[in-house]
Amino acid sequence: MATELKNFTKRADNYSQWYNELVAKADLAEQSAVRGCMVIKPYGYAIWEKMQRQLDDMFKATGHQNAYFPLLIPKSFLSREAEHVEGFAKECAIVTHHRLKNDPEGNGVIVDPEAKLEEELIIRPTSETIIWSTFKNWIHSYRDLPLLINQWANVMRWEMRTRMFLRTAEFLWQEGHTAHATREEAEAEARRMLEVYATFAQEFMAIPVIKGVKSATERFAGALDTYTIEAMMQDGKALQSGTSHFLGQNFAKAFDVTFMNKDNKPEYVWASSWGVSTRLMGALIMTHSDDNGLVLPPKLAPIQVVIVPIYKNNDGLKAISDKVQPLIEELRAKGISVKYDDADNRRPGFKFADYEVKGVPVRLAIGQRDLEQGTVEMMRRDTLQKESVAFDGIADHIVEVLDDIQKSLYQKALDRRIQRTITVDTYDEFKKRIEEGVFIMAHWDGTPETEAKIKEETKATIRCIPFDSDKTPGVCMVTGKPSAQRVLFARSY
RNA sequence: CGGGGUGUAGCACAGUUGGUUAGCGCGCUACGUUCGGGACGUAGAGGUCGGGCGUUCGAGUCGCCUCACCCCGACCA
Repeated sequence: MATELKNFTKRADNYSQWYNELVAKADLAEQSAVRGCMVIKPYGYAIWEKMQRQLDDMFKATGHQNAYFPLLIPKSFLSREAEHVEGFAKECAIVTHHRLKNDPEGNGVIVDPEAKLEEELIIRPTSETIIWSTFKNWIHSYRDLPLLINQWANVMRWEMRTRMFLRTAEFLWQEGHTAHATREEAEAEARRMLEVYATFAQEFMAIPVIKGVKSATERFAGALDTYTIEAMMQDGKALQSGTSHFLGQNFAKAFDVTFMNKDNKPEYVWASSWGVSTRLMGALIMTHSDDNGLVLPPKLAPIQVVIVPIYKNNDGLKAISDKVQPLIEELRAKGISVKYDDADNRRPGFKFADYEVKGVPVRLAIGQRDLEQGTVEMMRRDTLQKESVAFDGIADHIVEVLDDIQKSLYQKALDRRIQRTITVDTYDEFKKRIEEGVFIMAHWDGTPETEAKIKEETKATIRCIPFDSDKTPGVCMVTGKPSAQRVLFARSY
């Protein structure tokens, strides 16, 4: 197993093979019997749960509340907002009937034609419409605003081509939907939540991201502005890792959601929505993993420290267990999740390799030799470096090492991105360099036509117009027309 | 929907110009020896060769049809 995995190198041409192999070996997920859908296995789900919990805390800290809305959306709701339906119509699963019956010809069951729904129901591809039809009932006065709601849910988009975590037909996510009295407040909300996502990505996932605004063509269907965080994967492709949208009054108008302002005049409310999904799991895998398997940032690792005893018989095991028990308690008291793997049915070498594939940040191995010398062998997953350290006082050392792994994973990813982000001034050079798997900062005239031409000819798209970057004006590399600032181009997932 | 590829045990595969009872490795089960980097020995279980039709004395192998999956495109907040 180890050798099979080690044979994969992350060259761009077999990157997806490497990725699929890793998802399987690390026991994260597998393909389900249902087209384009994925089974998230317990270990993969444990990581998602940690992400969920952290994000949820951050949403609560910014004043949001959780709620839940229906899975099924009446077809008429979706058609209320013209651009929105346009954007999602091509990838919807539709419920048309409500009953099955025995096949008169004996082939199991068939759809009962008598049970056709008067109005078809759409399995939600996103919940703006069902939520805004509800917000109409919840919002009457400026005193009801702002309304800050989040939902943890599954959604379904009938994608033509799927990839584990990155694009599956059904996926888990959270979607925030907010209503505000003013345009400024709604825009600020969208920006604020983008900051929350960026903080989460950088501090917890150890993934550096570029914050910015999408070009008109890449905008969410029905939004006035879409903000994004873009991350670079190890093959140099970009992954859109979270988005927030300023929706203006589009949905308020479509669903007739108004409030009485302080002057007793009705006004349409202003909206934002924002979401991150299990796609973040894909980002996590593709950012840090190496040829030995997954590498998890300590803050999201379900198991942060694994202790593997090395022994010959029951007495030997007992001596080790007695020795490490206080350490386990001490670490747990510090809030560190520890697994003591004394399972008798796997040998130490197997366990070492297995926890490596699963990305456990720190491994301790302790055997007879260590008991005699008062030491323990410690290995950190990110560098694979082993050291023999004194057993006494090791808990504090572990805390430091976990912290150091968290930081250095981020630094490594950041260094890679900086090193592979280039500035280009001519279209010829752009075409050449984009093949290397890089982020390119270049001038663009701001038109969808030029953007489309570049996409057509190079497969690169504008990932975003970054907030925090050089704002020096220039001329478009394709047309020579004026450009306000450089924008970020890359090929993407 | 186009272009390419693959379907043989849980997984990954071999199977010669068609030939008898379909094989290897990993995994699995039992017992024993082991245990500081994915242990070893012995014994064992596990197959309508994706499905259908055809050619033939005889089909995993040849032909036609069909289904499923993978990769590359088209598509994708």
